[in-house]
Amino acid sequence: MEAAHEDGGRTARKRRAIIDAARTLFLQHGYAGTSMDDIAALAAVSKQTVYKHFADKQRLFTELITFDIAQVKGSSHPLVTEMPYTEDLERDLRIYARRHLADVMQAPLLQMRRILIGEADRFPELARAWYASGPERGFAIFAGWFEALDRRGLLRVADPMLAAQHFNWLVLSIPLNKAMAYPIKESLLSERELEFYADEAVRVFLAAYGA
Amino acid sequence: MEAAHEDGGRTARKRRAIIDAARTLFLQHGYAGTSMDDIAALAAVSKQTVYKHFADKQRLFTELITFDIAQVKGSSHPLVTEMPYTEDLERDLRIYARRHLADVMQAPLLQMRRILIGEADRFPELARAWYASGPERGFAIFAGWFEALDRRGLLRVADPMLAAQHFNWLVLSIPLNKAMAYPIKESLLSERELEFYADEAVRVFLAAYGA
Amino acid sequence: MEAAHEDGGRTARKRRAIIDAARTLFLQHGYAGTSMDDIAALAAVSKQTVYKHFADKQRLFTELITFDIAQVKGSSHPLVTEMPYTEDLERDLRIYARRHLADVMQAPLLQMRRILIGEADRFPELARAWYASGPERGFAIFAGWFEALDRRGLLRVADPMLAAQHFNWLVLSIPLNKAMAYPIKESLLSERELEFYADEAVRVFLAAYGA
Amino acid sequence: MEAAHEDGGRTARKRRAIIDAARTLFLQHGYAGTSMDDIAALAAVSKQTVYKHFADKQRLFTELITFDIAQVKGSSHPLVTEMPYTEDLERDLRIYARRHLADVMQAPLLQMRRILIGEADRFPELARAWYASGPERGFAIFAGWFEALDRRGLLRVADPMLAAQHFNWLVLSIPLNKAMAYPIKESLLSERELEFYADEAVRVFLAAYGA
DNA sequence: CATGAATGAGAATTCATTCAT
DNA sequence: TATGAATGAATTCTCATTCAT
Repeated sequence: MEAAHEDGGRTARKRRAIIDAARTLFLQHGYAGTSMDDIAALAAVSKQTVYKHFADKQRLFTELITFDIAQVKGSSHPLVTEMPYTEDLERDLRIYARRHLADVMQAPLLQMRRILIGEADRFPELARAWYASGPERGFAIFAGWFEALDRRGLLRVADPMLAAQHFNWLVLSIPLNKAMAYPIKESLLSERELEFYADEAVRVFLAAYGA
Repeated sequence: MEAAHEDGGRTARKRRAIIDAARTLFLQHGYAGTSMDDIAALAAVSKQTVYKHFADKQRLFTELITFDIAQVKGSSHPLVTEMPYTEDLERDLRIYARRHLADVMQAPLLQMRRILIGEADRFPELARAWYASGPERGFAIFAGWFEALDRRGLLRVADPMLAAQHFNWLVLSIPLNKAMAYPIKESLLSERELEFYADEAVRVFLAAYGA
Repeated sequence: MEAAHEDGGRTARKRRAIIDAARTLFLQHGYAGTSMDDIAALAAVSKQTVYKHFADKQRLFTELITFDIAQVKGSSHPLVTEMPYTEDLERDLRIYARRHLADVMQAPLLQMRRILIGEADRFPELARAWYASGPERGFAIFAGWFEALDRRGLLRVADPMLAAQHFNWLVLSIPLNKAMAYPIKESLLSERELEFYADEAVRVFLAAYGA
Repeated sequence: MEAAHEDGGRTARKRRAIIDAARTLFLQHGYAGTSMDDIAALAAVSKQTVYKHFADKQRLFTELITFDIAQVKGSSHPLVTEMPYTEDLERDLRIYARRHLADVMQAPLLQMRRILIGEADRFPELARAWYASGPERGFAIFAGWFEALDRRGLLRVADPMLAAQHFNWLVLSIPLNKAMAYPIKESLLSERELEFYADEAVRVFLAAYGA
């Protein structure tokens, strides 16, 4: 009934500060490498306040990741916006491939991917949820496209989900897998590299699935 | 002067026991989740002995991973053994693709991949070394093949390293990326799945790079 | 000047709510096992309000117990109501013995006894006050009876306080001491057990003190 | 195979020191009021050592109490030694009653009784075990006597267990129950009081159960 | 040399109590 | 006046590492 319960209330603001601090530290130092003290300090709140909002460290981590996943889901995924009603399929696929690669290769997402892979044994639900909300969601979108394009005779796609995954990983795998093993800073792509990997992926994809 | 310096000496045997215990625990519970006490206990040696062989925990981890990497390097990589002097390229590539996928999708390797990705920020050299000894080594081997096959007119490969990576990730990406986000047990492939992913990868690859 | 000073005022009502919550929790989880947060939450008031009414935790505990003791004292003790003007002494003593045993063996009283015994070192005044208001008060009442009955020739009681205590503990000891060591639920008496212990106590008592 | 494994070894000595320190502090300040730090300090060992011997605080408490109970059980209970082959039953019962009362009214046992009653909700097994090893064991011994004495015609005891409990509590209840509510120091009995309560108990008992 | 013990610190979590809004 | 936040310390437990026997 009070401002405190609205989105911008004091309470909500503190909660937000905690989440932001937690994200920063977890992504930077990992789950085990981050202490609740550090989080409270960075959020500029007392430890008590952290514990009033999040029952324990695991829950804080879980809620943080879940929150971020929900953000992504809530936002209209860039890829969803338009389906390629295309006259030049190759050009259009290149555009989407580049955009997709750029989306995925952002530093925070790379760090999140790392931490979730690293903690997948301890937080299996989280890793699963992330995979469902990220990669698998992309597959489904791609599969929808390719099915439509197949109906329009622009592609020959017998198994849309398979084609979707081939497309996805052709675009992402080379830089993404390297990024998993190298410091983030060395992994960010130049415009040139980005275009290169995207375009080559499209080339291979169309060779296999082009009409 | 002593048996201790030989391969099977008491000292070497203990060192081996420690490494084995450490591997088991690190892979299972992660770096932070494994204590030196646990390792000593599982190796059935005193903590003192652990510290005599490995100056500290980081070094133990590093040496363990380095050792395992060296093992892999030392062993003739399965893929290296023969170069496909082939009359039926597709059949041969399928064979290699299946073998490669089976090699990579072993539980211990998946766990190692996870832990190295998770700790890449804390152990950048290790992650790098692993990537060089694993994936990049595979790329180089594939690239060598494809270059040769191109010279023999069996493939058309302008950029062998690119083709090698495309091939590699076409084969591995779908199950491997899923395995990173799911419990290991749910990630092991049946014979059928393995063949499916390998064969489909070869199909796409040949569509793009076949002569 | 305000309703707050009356018995049913808002303030008094809150005070009552706090006391009730505190009793529930202290009896259930002990003194150390109960937090001021829990009490405030169960009473549905803010912690500030708790601290306005009770300076600190010790005082809250003390006042609660004191309050409950006063309640008991204020109420006409069941035993006081009538003095056995008796024609059948054994029958009358049985009645009182049964009533007494039933009074004492109520779950909340057993829990209170436990907690006061457990905290007797930390709250000696409380334990003393409870003992004075409960057991010792009973002794005095019994002693009064027995003295009168002795004067009437119905009993032979040289030391009324001693006889009173013998009577009291003959009635209570067996089930009460067991209840102190067993979960409350297993300690509640059936009608049959209650009558048995009461009647046997009366039998022994009369054998020793009967005229 | 080493002295360390014998009773007087270093390890055993430390374990003993920890138990002794724990007993002292638990009995004095209660379970919640005693910290593991305090115990380690009083035992003059490191906290580590405490935790290596006892997995956690609960277990330390449990093992301590269990150990003490076992001590009592192991020792030939004073009462067991001789069965009263008596020519003067009253005199003999007085002797045993006095001895029993003196046994029970020792300061450490009173404190232990208190703490076990106070923690009975949190450690039900312990309270039960203590009750079985202490009071109930006494009942059984007394019951055995009385049964034999009944057979010899020296008592008339229809229900030996009931008589045993009547005897037990007639002897103990008055000072023991008071001791539960008062500081230990005020509860220790003078020789005179001890004899008084014991003798009066025997008097009542014999009035009810004498042949 | 190898075992138990010690060190010294740090982490998670909880609590009683007080401040500020 | 009442609520959330803050304080500041305590507690349980763990760990990596080193000493002493």
